[in-house]
Amino acid sequence: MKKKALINNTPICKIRMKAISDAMSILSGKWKFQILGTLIEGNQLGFMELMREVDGIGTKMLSKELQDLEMNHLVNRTVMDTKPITVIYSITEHGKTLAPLIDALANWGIEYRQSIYAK
Amino acid sequence: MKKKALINNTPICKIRMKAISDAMSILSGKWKFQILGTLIEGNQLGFMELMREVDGIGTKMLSKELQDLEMNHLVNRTVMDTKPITVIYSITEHGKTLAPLIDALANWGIEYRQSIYAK
DNA sequence: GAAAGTACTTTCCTTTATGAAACTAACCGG
DNA sequence: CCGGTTAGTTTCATAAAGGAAAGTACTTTC
Repeated sequence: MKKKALINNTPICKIRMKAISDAMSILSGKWKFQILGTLIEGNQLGFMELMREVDGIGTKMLSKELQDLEMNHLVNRTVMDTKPITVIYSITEHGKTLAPLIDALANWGIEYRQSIYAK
Repeated sequence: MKKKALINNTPICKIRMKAISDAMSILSGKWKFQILGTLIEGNQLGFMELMREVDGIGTKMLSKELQDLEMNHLVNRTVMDTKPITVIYSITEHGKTLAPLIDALANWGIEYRQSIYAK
């Protein structure tokens, strides 16, 4: 016996929630936004350059995160035929669609920090 | 003996990177954006209502995440003096500043999903 | 007085994430 | 041949995140 056909179980917007969780499954982790943000700013960066830009990351994490991002077509990996073999990482066109999001995140972070010191 | 005063160790924007990491330290985890997104849509929600809206979350996680968000002044917690004690959660004014960010994230997630099925 | 609802907390356990350090491998300069 | 550079991988270990289930506490309803 059902109590009510419709309870106040309003799915405010399941599609939206699902989209958020989809996005975060790709962008989660401690370093993804920082790596993407760096690649959006400096378009062509080598592995060691990224290491220097992304403060505190280790080789294992950087390598793994770049693989994840490449798999999701957010980052391009190009092996250059140079003397001491170099690899160039860059954002894809698709990755660039994250630019406004990352800007918003960075700006929010800056404002948040200021609001703490302002008190 | 220094090789060069300045190597091509360009700190593209350390402040920006730090801001991203600040923001993520508050917003990281599997559920924060979903909870905030839900509270932005449905302004006044009880604990059990949130449970129904945020698909898959358990009591422990919801409770813990709400505490975190409250601590960071993104969510208000109000105990109502009702018969079977109810608690109402809502976003703070400060939490509302995340609305554009969460919208951007949700939209990106929707477009990402579409781009996969479009192929 | 038993069942059900609200709102959690606590315990125990598993899975993921992250990290430090060492190691491979190829090449160049001296 | 030694040391330095690039670009990683592998191993070992720990820390953080997440989840299932049960317990607490109070109240209303049947």
